[in-house]
Amino acid sequence: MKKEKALYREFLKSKNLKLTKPRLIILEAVFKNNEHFNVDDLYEQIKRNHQNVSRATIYRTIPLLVESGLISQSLRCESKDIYEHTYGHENHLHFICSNCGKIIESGFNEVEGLIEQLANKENFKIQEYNLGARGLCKNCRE
Amino acid sequence: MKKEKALYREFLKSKNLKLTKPRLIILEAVFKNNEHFNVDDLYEQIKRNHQNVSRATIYRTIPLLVESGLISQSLRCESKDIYEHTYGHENHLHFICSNCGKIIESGFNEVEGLIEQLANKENFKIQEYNLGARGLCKNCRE
DNA sequence: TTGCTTTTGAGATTCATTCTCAATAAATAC
DNA sequence: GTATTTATTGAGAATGAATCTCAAAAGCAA
Repeated sequence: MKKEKALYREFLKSKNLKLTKPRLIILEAVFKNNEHFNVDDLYEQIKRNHQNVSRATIYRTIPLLVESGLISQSLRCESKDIYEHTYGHENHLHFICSNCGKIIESGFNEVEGLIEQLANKENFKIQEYNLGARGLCKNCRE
Repeated sequence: MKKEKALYREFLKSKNLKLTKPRLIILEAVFKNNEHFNVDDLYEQIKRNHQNVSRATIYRTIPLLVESGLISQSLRCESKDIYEHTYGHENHLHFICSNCGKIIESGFNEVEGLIEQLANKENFKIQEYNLGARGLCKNCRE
């Protein structure tokens, strides 16, 4: 959380943006959450903590967090955008259970190299991976 | 297009649904389109062809096409759901240019095996892949 | 045909996200 | 410190894709 904050501050400064109180509250909520969250999760968490930030500000702040590399958009669930921590987390792929909605994370290393090769073939510079598959999890297979 | 239609008819019958005129018009529009399309694309294409189907019906029909395996949801672009042909198309992964929106398709075979292994490790049964990466295409790299 | 079920079109509704704009806060100049 | 300028915020309005409603139309069986 220390490093995240430093990085954020750095990023904002480089963009001539200010590390205001709402932006700080949002940062803290993001990293107090477990890895996957959506805007409502943040909003509720902040309220639960007796703080207050408007939804508008959350919506405005998320792109900053994404651009700074701290989080990234990962999936959609129930027609809401879902984000996840990026900083300090290995890339990974998602297996999403189409029955119960469970998200399973799985390794990535081996896959990454391959995909990079494919990208190179197309002269494409990857900024952000988006790898997953839908299907049935262990429990729902029966 | 022959096979697609047969498959569709088959599927509808198995669900006790009827192959009505609007449903047929939509099927034709879907497969006259090139691979990626959204609801508006279909709607416009149908109108251009001097036919008429309401947006509501398109929205209602797409899930049927997905369930039948003829198409699948692939990406979102400009906050619209995008679909793609599945039937008769190899699985592939998408490189999406975050600058110009271009979609590049790339091979898959080698990746598929790896990912399947990872899924097996989790006892997860894959139904549908969703593999891609955002970044900059050849033209936008400069 | 008649009666019954499914499907459709049109418009209303929902709901996540974005936008607007007046009020506030931060930063800088004086 | 105060005044001035600029960036940011909150509240609610607006947007727009997707879904829902319901009366009318189409399909189907007998």
